[in-house]
Amino acid sequence: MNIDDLEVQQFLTYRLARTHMRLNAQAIRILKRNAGLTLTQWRVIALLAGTDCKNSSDIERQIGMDKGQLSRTIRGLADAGYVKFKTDAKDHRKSNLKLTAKAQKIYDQTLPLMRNRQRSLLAHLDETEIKAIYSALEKLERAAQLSEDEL
Amino acid sequence: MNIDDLEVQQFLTYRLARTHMRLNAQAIRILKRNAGLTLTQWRVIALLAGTDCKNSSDIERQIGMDKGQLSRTIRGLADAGYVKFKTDAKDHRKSNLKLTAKAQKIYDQTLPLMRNRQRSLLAHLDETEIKAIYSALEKLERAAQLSEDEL
DNA sequence: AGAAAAAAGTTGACGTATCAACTAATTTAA
DNA sequence: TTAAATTAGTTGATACGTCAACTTTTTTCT
Repeated sequence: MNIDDLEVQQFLTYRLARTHMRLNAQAIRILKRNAGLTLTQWRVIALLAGTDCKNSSDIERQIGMDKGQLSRTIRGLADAGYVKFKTDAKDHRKSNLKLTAKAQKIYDQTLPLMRNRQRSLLAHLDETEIKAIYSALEKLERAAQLSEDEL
Repeated sequence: MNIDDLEVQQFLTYRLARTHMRLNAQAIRILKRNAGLTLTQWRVIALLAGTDCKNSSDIERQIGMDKGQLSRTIRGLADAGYVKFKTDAKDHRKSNLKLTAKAQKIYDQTLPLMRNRQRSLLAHLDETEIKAIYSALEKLERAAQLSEDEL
């Protein structure tokens, strides 16, 4: 592939941005319709339900989301009755988050939906493509951390 | 790959979102430092300079960007002296956009930078991965247009 | 020709992302 | 043990993305 002849719209980063945008919109549609949740809300719930993330910082580390936005998302979830928080007994800076039954229920309902979506999306790709895209994304993510000079 | 055992953070859409976020941040850093432009501004300039896009709708079609946001981005570019617009003689709804010398200069300076970045990023991937990721992104983009029921 | 539909572009509203400043609690280390 | 650094989380400012309503001009259709 010769980069010098590549049009800007064919830059990998650009194609990736575009695909991401479309996939995101799709996920948002599905969640809105089936759960009345935003994508960020769902992701936070999914992490609390499906991993050992217990508080804001765990989630931040896990998904690299901005902690300001996270704070607001969590407050929103709390206001909507999806999570409760209780200050950690040992470390008073932390507050341990707990999903309510309502959240657990909606998570149990939507997780299969989201898994099916993953399955359907991957069904469009062959084995090589799946392997390649996962490994490519990982490498790109690492390269994205480099500064301009290191690139 | 068995989706049922996959953790949410390993969903392809999720990995893609994360990689996109990081790459985006990197591009923003580079453009801010070297050109004082935002990524959207640069993309619009790049399309006007490097393709036959002449007006807002051409750009919209080319990159699938929201026309509201596009309108504001273009106004911003005009205010900053990067584009001039002149109502189309034949179709008075359209306004033909023209880059100023200032914009052309900054584009000529930054395009090599951006190309180099693409080159460096792709250098982390092997031939198979590059082919696979391009074709995978294309397929995913098409699949993203499907509704939940069609998936 | 004239009504209806479509296209170009603008604007407003609203939610989300990003960055930085800030408070309070906890760790580190002199 | 106490000052300095770090960590958890909140808040505010600002930019960006998304959606919908709206105006003006052009195209389509009968």
